[in-house]
Parts: sequence; C-alpha cells; structure tokens
Amino acid sequence: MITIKEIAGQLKLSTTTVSNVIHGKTKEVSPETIEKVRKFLDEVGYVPNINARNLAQNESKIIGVVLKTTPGRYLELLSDPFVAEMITGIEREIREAGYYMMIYLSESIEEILTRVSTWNVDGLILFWMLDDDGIRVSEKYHKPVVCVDTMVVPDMKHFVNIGLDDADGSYQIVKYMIECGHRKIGFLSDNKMAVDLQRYQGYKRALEEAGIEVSEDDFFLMSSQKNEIEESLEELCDKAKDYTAVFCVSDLFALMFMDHLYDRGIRVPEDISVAGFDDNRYARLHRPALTTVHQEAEGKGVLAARTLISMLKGNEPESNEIILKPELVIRDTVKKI
Amino acid sequence: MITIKEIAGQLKLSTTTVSNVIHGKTKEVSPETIEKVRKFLDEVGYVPNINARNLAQNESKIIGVVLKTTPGRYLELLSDPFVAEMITGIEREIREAGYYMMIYLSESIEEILTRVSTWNVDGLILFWMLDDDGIRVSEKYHKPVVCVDTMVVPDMKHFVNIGLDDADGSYQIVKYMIECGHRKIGFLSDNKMAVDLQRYQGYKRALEEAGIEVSEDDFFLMSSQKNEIEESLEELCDKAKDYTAVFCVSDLFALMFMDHLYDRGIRVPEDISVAGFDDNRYARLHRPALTTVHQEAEGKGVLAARTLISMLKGNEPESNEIILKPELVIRDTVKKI
DNA sequence: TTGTACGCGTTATCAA
DNA sequence: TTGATAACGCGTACAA
Repeated sequence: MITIKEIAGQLKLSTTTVSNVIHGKTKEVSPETIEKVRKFLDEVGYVPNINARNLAQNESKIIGVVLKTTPGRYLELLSDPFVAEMITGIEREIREAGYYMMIYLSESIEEILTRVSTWNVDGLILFWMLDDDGIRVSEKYHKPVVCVDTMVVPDMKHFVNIGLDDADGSYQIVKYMIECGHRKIGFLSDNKMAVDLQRYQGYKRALEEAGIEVSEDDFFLMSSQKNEIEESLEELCDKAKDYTAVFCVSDLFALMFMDHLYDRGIRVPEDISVAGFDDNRYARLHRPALTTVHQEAEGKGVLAARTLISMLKGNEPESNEIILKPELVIRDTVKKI
Repeated sequence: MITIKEIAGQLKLSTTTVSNVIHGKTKEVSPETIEKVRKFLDEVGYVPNINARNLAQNESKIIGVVLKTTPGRYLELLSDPFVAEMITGIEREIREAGYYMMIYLSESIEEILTRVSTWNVDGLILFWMLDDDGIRVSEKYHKPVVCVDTMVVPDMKHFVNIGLDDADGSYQIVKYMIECGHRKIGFLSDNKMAVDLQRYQGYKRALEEAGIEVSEDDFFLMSSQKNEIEESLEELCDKAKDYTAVFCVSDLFALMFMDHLYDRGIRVPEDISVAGFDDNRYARLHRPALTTVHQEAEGKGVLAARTLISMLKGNEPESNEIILKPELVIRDTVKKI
C-alpha cells in the first residue's frame, strides 16, 4: 500500500499538498500540481489507510448494527426474514452514505459497549433493547443512536426510536376476524413483552370492543426454547380445538403452527382460521396464502439508517420517535363463518 | 476514552509498562506493578483504541465477508435463507476468534478491493466468484482468502475453496425420482453457471444412467429478473403438463414454483412431483414437506471461517479445496408412480 | 503556493 | 524491572 508520504517523495512535493489534492482543497494549489498529483494517484491506485485517518480525526466512519440476542432463542437472528430484510435496507443506506457497517450480535450490553468504544463507532442502530438496556447504553455512549422496535427510550437528545403501531396492526386484523364471524380467537406468542405486548393489547381491544370477553386462557403460550417448541406446539393444537381462529404474533409462528395443524390433518382455513403479523417474504410463499399484517421491513431499516446518518451530519432529529403504520393484508387463511 | 498514556501518567509509570501488563508480557514486570496496573485498568474500564493498534501493527482484525451481487437479482442477498444461515455461522466463528466481521455487498470487484485495502482487512471470505473474479482478487490482494461455492480457484497458496458436491446431490435426488417411476423430469433454474451447472450435470447423469434421453427442452428456464419471474413461472406451469416431475435447483425456486402450481389448482405431489435443493429453514416449514437435498449451510459458513482463521494464524491449508457431501432428504413432494 | 512539524493511541526497540 | 523514543499513515495549523 502506497502512502501519502511516498507519493509526496516521488513527486517532490510535500504531504500537505498531496493530502490537499486528495481532499479537493484545491483553492491554494496550482493547476499543474493538481493535475500531476491526480494523475499519479490514479496510476498507483492510492487508497487511504482508514486507521490512520480515523486516528487523526477521531472518527471511524463505522455504524454499528447491534442485535441483542437472548439465550436459546429459536431462530438465529440473521436468519429471521424480518431482520434480514431490515438489514438489507440498512446496509445499502450505510454504504451509499460512505459509511461502513459492522454487525454485532451479543447477549451482553457490556460486550457491545466494549466493541463500540474499541472501534470508536460513529453511530449505533439498536434492535429490541429491553428494560434498562437503552439507559445503560446512553450512559456510556454519547453519540447518535437509533433504536428499532424499542419501547422505553430514555429522554435523550441523541436517541431516536423507529417503531410500528403494533397495537393498531393487531387491532385491525383481529377486528377483521371478528367481522368474519369469529368469537373464540386465541393469541399465540412466546412472550408478552415489548412489541408482543403491544400486539396483545391491540388484540384485546378489538375483542373488548366487540363485547367479547378476553381471558388469560386465550393466550397460546409457545415455548421459546429450541428443544421445547415442537412439544408446546403439539399442545397448542389440542387447545385450538376450542377455538375457531388463532392470531399469531408473527408470520413465523403462524407458519410453524400451521405446520403442526397440517401434520395432524387439521385444515386451514376450513377447520380453523389463522393469521400472522409482518408479511415477510416466506409467509408470502406459503399456501394457503396467509392473512396477515404488513409492515415494511426493508423500509424500516432504510428509515433507521437515514435517520442516523442525518444525525451524524449534525441535524437534530425532528422527533424522538417515528411510528410507522401497519396495513391489513387479507388473503386465504381466515374463513368467514 | 482513557488512553494508555493517561493511565501511565496517573500511575507514574511508562506507557511501555502499562502496555506490557495489558498484553500479559509480565515476565519482566514486578508483581506489585502488575497488580497496581491491573486494578487501575479495571477501575477506569480501559478499552484499547483499535485504530491505533492496527496502525502500529499493520493489521486490522477485520475479516471481510464479500457477497457479490448481480444487477436485478431476485432476492436481496441477505434475505436468502441459505446466505443468512451461512453468515450466522461465519459471524459466530469470527467473533469467538477475536476478529471482527465486515460485510461487503457489491457488484464490482474493484469496489470490493478498494474497501478491503482501505481497511487493511486481514482475510477474506468470498461468495460465488465468477469467471475471472478470483484471479482479479488474487492479483491485488495477497492475504488469505476462502471462497465459498466458487468453481475456478486460481492455483494460489493463500486461496482455499469450500464447496459442495453439487453434482452428486442432484444425481442422488434425480436417481430417487427415477426410482419412484418418473421418466419425464424437468430441471428448473434461472441459469446454468457455476453451482447450478454442477447440479444440472448431476441431473443429466442420473437420467442418462437410467437410459432416459435428456434434451435441452427439459430445462425449465426461469427468469432471474424480478419483474419477469411471475410470468416465466406461469409459462413453466404450462410446460409442466408434459412432465411428471420437476427438480428445482434450489428450495426457493421449488417453493415459488409450487405456489404457482397451487394457485392453478395443480396439486403436489398428486398431479406433479417437485424436488428442491438446500433444505433450508423455510423449505422445512412448507407443507407438503419438500423432498430435497440437504446441505449444512451454517456448517459451511463455520468451516469457511475456521479455515480462514487457521490460515490467519499462519497454518498452511491442508488442501486448496474442501468439498462437503450433500444428503438426500425424502419427504412428501415426490410421489411413487 | 508549498512545506514543516506535530498529534492521534498504540506497540516495539533498545537503553538505563 | 522500567522508561524514552521512534514508528505506523494521515490531517492540519502554522510557517515560509
């Protein structure tokens, strides 16, 4: 790798001049020199050493994309189509803005913070922070942060949350199910936190508005531990006999649930109706086609990245929170009864 | 961020000593000093600045993971479940080995090389290099490289290819289809290059061994352009009427094809048999369950990362090429006739 | 218009 | 056992 110093040496110029030409600070450089330097740079294919630049400028041009995992989580994060689509959008935006993306997977906020400060990361995109995660980050990290699908955002200027109106999404679809004549509607999830809690609340509101009583019993609790999932889904198939419909908190769960129903000869939607949430790529490949709530995964990623990059440029975010709107997608898995 | 210099100042020591303690070069440091420094480091939560370290050591601890795209490709790369699973494995290995992962998506080898040298990346994992891509990389990049699913590997010491015996995989499944009584078997793909070519050759060999003539007509060519896919699949459904089975070059294509068949009321496997390749997570969620060829996507990623990391440690790779074995998975989409 | 000199944080060499 | 000092490559204030 050729360095500025070497170039300056060969051209009998100073490093300053070369550096100035590289950065277009050409007001004070003679045209001939500019030309000479430019030509030479091209010839040798000069590439700046970013470590040296970062060291000198105290920046990194790196945006950290942090996925906080929990132990024993069913799907490896990157394989989750929703995550993958979001990251696709994020990656493109970051790249086009001249930044670099570094992905961190970790169960530990401390580990994440260490990596972030080791690399002197310029900005952060955080997924699914829970509890006091956000606060712990904000205490140690004082640069722009964009959270995705995070409920509790500390009231910090450099924090922005990108979310979805989850409650409204589930409200819409459950309302639709009720309109189709369903009154016994289960809610399937592996937890009742954060985003899933919101979705549960929308479900509850729709039922209550229709004068249908909601009981804890209607919660179809799926295990989140890899080795227990199959078993818990088996049990839920039994439980489903008392229901005409089940709303699943995600497309993935809906697909998994339908598999078990199929394997037992229970037909969707003839015997039971099922709905999902997300409308991800793989749900779209399913047949019968899944009735679900659509959200723009890639768009969410793009928005997160753009918001962060804008903050990096010194712009104040317009608001601490951006909430996107979900959209009901009616397909074939919810039957009129 | 506290620096070594500051620490040395506060402790009335030299930076050398502090640095030595940090790196466990404690043969020549007194126990008391070690203790004192260690304690202080803990207290202040010292985190090294990796830019400075990289600059001094002329390394980066970064492993570049390069996905070369082609314009208009149907699936965004990271959303491809096979890619996602592989990256999951790669990421974990890289992280556990104390390296950092940087993902590059690009259509241009030049752009990739620029980024790689900008960051002074220590090693590279390349996916699907085509034609002279590999050679162009090897000309400019002289550190360890592991390719995945690449056919032409230049005879370079620092290049290793991780592949799958694709031809054998398709040979096995097509042979199975023949054993099930099928004789008119189509081959569906969107191209006939690299890995897909290998899979085609295995298909061909199985048919030829069974004395079945193979014609160009049996190639079900699907468009790879986003906006033309639907249409081309429609046409292939018509074409399928003359066949009892279609072997698809990937699970994804098999799923897409089956969707179109389903939407036209053509049943799998009753009316036509379908097989895939990869056995990815989403294919496993499909019903009827897909008969396919299994390969360990995550394992492939892990192997690629481990091989590279071993080379980074100075070990010579045992061989220029590691070829994994695929495995036939019989499920429900191929019917005995 | 061009050049000198220094600082960024770390590691390494060699002297004390 | 410890400490000064140079070096890595770049950007920049300031001097010429």
